[in-house]
Amino acid sequence: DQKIGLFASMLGAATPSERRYLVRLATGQMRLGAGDMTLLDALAEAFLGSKTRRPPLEHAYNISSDIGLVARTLLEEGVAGVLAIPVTLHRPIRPMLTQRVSRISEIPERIGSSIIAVEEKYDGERIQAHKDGDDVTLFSRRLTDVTHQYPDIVEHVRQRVMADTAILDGEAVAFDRDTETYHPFQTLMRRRRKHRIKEVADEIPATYRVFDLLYVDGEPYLRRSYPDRRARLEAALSVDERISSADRILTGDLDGIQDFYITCVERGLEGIVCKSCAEDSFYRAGAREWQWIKWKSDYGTELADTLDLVIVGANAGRGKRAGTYGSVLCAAYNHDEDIFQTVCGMGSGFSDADLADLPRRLVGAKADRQPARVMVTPQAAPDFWFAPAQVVEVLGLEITESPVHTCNWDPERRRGLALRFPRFVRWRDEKNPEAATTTAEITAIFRRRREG
DNA sequence: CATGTCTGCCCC
DNA sequence: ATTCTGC
DNA sequence: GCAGAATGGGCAGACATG
Repeated sequence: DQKIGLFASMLGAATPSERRYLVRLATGQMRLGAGDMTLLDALAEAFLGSKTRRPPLEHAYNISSDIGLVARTLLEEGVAGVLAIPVTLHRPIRPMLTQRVSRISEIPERIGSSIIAVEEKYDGERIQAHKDGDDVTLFSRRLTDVTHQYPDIVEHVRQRVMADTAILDGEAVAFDRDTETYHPFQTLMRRRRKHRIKEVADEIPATYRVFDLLYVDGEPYLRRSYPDRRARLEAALSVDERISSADRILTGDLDGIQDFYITCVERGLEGIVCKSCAEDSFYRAGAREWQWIKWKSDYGTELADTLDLVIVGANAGRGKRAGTYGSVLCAAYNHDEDIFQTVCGMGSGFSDADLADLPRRLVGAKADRQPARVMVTPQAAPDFWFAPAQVVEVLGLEITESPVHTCNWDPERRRGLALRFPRFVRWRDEKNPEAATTTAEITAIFRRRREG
């Protein structure tokens, strides 16, 4: 009510045009895209005459993650001052990101190194740890301070990193000692909370799998080769069950990559990350380049589980999708009960032409209310309903348990199954809705992966 | 007070 | 996260 | 190829409802 009152008085005092922006601000509909890189361009343009002079600013930003610092330093000390901005403890470095390929055989072609390191890829949370004596700070992938979230990792870094100062890059995962398997990502996310952090940390201990070293004993390591950084990392880590370097192999060819990938998948991991071992395999803060290439099972469509799902609803598009649908609600066929149960929404993978065509394609199936044979939880209820008619091929990474989607719904646990990272592949116009993937098939896929 | 639903976002 | 598009 | 903007699942916690 306080919010409402305040907002009402603001709206009352505003001009019509201001009102529009106030509403957009409040509802998160602001569509002015100015990312960090655009701001750096603007800084270069304003103070150095041209945006071609962005690189030194960008470098300082990549190692400081503080665009305000870069701007202030540029104003007060010029480019020389910006160039002198050092890697600093408790100031996060923008994480190096991975490239992707659509065929695994592209990896050796693109990586530019005869020796390739292949690391396990974990389905957890990216964590950058800064150790400054006993003072440890943890940063998430988007560089927010998550130190309080992982008291266990803080303790491990404090005790088992054998260097006075260090910056580590790695992944927090939930590893189950008893079953020797990793918990799903969802389990780790239960630790993303405000209350009862300690209790849940005991219940779901985090393991820190470290794969890089960016700074040690007062020295930045960004411009050392990956093999050197890795060797120094291993020397600095006093490994135990809750902190260790990422498992990996070194190989020279595609077969080696494929073999290791298969063993990773068999062990329930998400995939692999291949890393160049070349002389110039530096840590490229903030960059997504070909020194690091990831491979997951859904990248090559042949290996992936593709589902044929029925469209039962759609949501209104926003922003550049205003005027068409932004996503569609997809369901599987429950043969036993002769109903359709939802598995995912889907708004990715459509070209602009596909999107523009969506209303025409769906108009014939439009329904006033939720069709009788469609089962949806309130949280998944769409803006528009459709009678089951259109069948679409959907690609996703994996099946997860879901409180939102009704596929194979368990009324006791109030949970169904959902598809993670769904995207549009193509229409299956030749299929009837009853020929869609069944909820039983999806359940079988889920069990096969969960139980090995 | 218990339960249902919605929102924000340290995540992927 | 994935994907598409304008530059 | 980059940068931006669409979109997904899902969690805890806030808020609404009865």
